[in-house]
Amino acid sequence: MASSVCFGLANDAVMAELERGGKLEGLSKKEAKQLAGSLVKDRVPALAEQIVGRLGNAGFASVEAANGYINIAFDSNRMAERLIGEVLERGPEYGNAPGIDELVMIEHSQPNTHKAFHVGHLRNSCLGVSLSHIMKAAGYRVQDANYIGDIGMHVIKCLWCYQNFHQGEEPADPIARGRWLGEIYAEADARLNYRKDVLDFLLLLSTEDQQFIAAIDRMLKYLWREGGAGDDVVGEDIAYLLGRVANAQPIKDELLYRQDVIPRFWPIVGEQLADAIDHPRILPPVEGAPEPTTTPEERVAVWRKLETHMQEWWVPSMTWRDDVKAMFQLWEERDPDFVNLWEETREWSLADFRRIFDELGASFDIWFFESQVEEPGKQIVRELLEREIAEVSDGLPVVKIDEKLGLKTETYRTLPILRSDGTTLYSTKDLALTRQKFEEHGVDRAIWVVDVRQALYFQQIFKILELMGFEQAGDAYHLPYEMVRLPEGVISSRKGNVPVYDDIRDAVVARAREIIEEKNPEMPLADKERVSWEVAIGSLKYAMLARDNNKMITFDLDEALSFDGHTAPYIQYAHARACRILEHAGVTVEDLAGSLDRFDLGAVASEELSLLQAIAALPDDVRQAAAEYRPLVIANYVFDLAKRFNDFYHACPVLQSEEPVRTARLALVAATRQALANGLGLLGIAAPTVM
RNA sequence: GCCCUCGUAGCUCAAUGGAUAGAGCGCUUGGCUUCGAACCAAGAGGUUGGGGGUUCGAUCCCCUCCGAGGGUACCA
Repeated sequence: MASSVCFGLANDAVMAELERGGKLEGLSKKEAKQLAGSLVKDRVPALAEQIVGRLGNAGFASVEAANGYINIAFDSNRMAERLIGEVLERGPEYGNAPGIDELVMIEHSQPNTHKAFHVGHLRNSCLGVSLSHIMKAAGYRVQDANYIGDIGMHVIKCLWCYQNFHQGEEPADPIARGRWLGEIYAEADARLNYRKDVLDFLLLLSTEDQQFIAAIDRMLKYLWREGGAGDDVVGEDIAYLLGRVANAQPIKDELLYRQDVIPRFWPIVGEQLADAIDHPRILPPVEGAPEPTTTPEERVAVWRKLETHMQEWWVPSMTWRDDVKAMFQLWEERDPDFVNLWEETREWSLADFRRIFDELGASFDIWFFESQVEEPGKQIVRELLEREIAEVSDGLPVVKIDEKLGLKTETYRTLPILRSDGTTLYSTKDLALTRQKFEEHGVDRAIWVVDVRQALYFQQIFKILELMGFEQAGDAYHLPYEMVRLPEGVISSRKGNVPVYDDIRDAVVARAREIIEEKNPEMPLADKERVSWEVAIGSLKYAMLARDNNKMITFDLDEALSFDGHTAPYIQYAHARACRILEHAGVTVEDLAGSLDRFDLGAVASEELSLLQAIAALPDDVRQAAAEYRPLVIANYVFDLAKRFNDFYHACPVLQSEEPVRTARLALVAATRQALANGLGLLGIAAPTVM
């Protein structure tokens, strides 16, 4: 234990002396401080010495001054005896705080049905699961809530794509259907964005590819000769394209007379792009033109990707967005056939999610579904309109929050609470759900584990409820966390680079299995299966938790596959080693607890002291982690503890040492094992006894 | 424009007002006949983005500038 009070005392003493001596007269405040500052530095060590001299040992094992600090040491053996006694007695409860009569609901994991569960969802679930354990350890009563996005535009898009292009193609294996549905959604997204992608690409070419601009005139003349000569309508379209590209302006597809102009233009664009690579020409730089953001090779790659669907998609895609909107109306009318389809496919995704949550150790007391809060949400909108908190602006109900609060600077802005066609938004549903949490579930505090991009949104929701006079809005907290990225950039279904959870898990489990095969080939088969799973999932979880909430995580599969260093397996390994030592000794925890009245480590080694201090820190760290909603505190704790344990067993032989040290060290090992298991448990990570 | 977050060793990250700013990865060197080497030891590596302020004391709090990312009315 160290104390830094000397600095403050020295400062007071120096200032008092200076004043008494009249040395401060005529000096500005700043000069006085500087003078005092220079004297304080020299004074502190002497003062510390003085205090130590006066204090003597004062009942402590030792009291000494160092660098102006007073270091107080307890009798290590007595402290160790008490600490280890507490750990062994409380067992899995060690570290927990006394109960508090407060019910906290933690909403996390919110995946959307009809979409893939990916590495971004993984961070959310890991955070939610761990926070739930930590809050329980800190004494709160906790309810875990899930909130499934089972309706909304994404569902409609997916079902539209399924019904029009893939009906009857679903895999026979029921457990593969959720994932397959996710792929259908991705295709729906690609189809619905296809026109925009094509036109954006042409705009990109016309802004940064000098050769393309130079060739555009020639290309369009060729197009004219090939198919359009004598057709005035095509001629107009060609003139339009020429004008837009030459001036680097966006092309508007609705202004084209003939929808097949783009598909006919497309192969010529491809030839031109290929030609630009084969015969690069240096064109004079254009004044003020921005540096190209893409290489010719990248441009060809994009062209090829779009080319695969050009003939099939371009013309029909004209009406797709309207088709999707029409389908949304089927939902609004609760069209029986549509509802049947929705229920069936929804269940495919839910089956997938239940399996994944089971793998992740996420259990929920309550499952909320977006589809269930649409009606209560609409009711709240009506109420808000009646009470004139909301108003209709640009054809849809919104709440102008700043205006209602009388704020002059823009802070909460305006939130739409219903679409102009009467269909619900995320906000419609969250208003209802928030009220339900407090009123129907009687919680005292509600926490939302949702990514940071929705920070403003949640402030808006909570403020609107406050405007309604809903007092408990003050007990609603959004816990924001940063995104998961990939080494090559953001995760984006548009780019098709979404790492799906199942794939990552398979890779990591396989790697864990490989290492066990290598290190521990004689392990029984069932153990190999279980342990490789525990290590793999633990490793993934630790990577998600050992980073502060407000820091981006760059997910690198190669790193995830490495189990060395600052990882869960390092900590799990320390735990397994501790278990093995106890197993060799053939003693039970009860034996060791009973031996504590004769506890004697002899001369306590620095590694032992350091380990004891780490074990003792758990209750404080639990408090801090809960107060700050930061599992990172516990992730740091277990790593630090494992590290100190490694130091300990390399420096201090346990089984070979003489009594009474042997038994005392065994008790220390048992306490370490317990603290490691408890810490890992708070993170939702398994503590295998063998690896 | 306005608001939020981040900037620490080559890379990925800790440390939130106190002692000489710590780990991991990577690099160099050493340690398995020993309670399990998924480990340990040693070495190299820092003007904590720049500047100012508050404080006895600042990576941490405040101001400002630079750089990166995100949000900002009918996506969720």
